[in-house]
Amino acid sequence: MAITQLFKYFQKFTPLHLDNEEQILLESKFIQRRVKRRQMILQEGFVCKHYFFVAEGCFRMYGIDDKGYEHNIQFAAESDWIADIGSFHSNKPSKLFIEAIEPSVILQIEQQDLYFLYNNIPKLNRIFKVIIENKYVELQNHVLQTFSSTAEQRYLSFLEQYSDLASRLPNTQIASYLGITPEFLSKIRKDLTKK
Amino acid sequence: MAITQLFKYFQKFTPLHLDNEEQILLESKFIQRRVKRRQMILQEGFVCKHYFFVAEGCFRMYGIDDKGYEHNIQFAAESDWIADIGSFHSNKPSKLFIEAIEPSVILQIEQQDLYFLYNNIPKLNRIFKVIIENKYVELQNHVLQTFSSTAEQRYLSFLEQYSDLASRLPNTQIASYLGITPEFLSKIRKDLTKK
DNA sequence: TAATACGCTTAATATAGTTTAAGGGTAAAA
DNA sequence: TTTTACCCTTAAACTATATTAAGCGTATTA
Repeated sequence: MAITQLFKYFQKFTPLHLDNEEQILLESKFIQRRVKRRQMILQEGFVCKHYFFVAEGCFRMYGIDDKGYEHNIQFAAESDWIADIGSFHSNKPSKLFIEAIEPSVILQIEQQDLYFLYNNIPKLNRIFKVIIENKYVELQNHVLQTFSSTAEQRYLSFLEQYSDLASRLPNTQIASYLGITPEFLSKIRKDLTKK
Repeated sequence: MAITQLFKYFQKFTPLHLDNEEQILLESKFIQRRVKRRQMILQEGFVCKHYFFVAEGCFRMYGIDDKGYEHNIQFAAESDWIADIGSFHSNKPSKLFIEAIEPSVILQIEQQDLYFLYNNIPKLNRIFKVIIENKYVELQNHVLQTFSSTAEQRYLSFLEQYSDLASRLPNTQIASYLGITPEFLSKIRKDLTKK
């Protein structure tokens, strides 16, 4: 069951263990859902109504530029969270898409329910503070990488830092995350084999 | 006094008002500090020991690439927070610099003291969760901007979104934030006057 | 007040990465 | 099983942006 995976995930946040009563409350607010490959769980123009916990599979979050090109800004695999936090809290339409790259299972929670949990299980505030801090650090590192090195160096760091993801993702998706075209990534890979 | 500014800032987080006792506790943990223009409050290689609340003035956070070029990733002016969150929580050396762009006044708090406050004023967890959510959204928008448009469009959006900052910052700093050279920003500005 | 550093601009040359187009291989769908 | 869609590659032409270098004005600092 996906919900036990979520409990295990929260258990990592020692010393903030959830008691039985709290777990039951949690379970009542999360809904489990199966998502097909390529299925969208968020589309541009819609408000992001849920926080998603990935129990199985893999997702990407991306935006589309004026020319119609997609730009990945985040991946999320097992035991990771994904949502357009800005849209979720402001209730404004999102500019982003979230799409399953693999057949997946998620646990989703609605805004009102999450707020209810924040009020009734105060330690969740701390847990989610840490979750978002980690997301922030990840994003900041990505920004630093983008600025501070060539596409080849960025590709190599990606392989290192996300070796598990790298082997699951098509190169097209990696290129989009690195901010380059698939063609150029292909060239980089060719040049690397020569070295 | 800078501390009253911090209280006012926290008051915005209704319905999470701090009572008198909590304010006294808060005040005892924050240290006020005057910072000169160009002075660093964080340098690469050092652990980020503090969270900084900017009461007056303006800061930039930047990294340096292999070629020695600086890349701004964040500005913080009055009533904003700045810190290398990753280094602060992990106690690992930072890869970043934080420097005053103007003569400034800050309130700083140490890691242990902040953790003490998190434990003794639980609602602070929620307040800082929201603070970091906002930081995350800002950074994500920056990433989206970077990917999704030409340097000229990014410059125009920056002027719109941060009109107050834009008038205070030298163009060199804006260029560094936009991920372009000062020379190229100069060209963009020239081209824009022609239109 | 003089000296220096800083910020802005211009322009010529250089390059990392894009665009377009075409072909081949393999997995999904019919 | 056949067809279609997707993914990866190659290469030539192209473009947005970097690099280098030089000059000018105005804040800082000595």
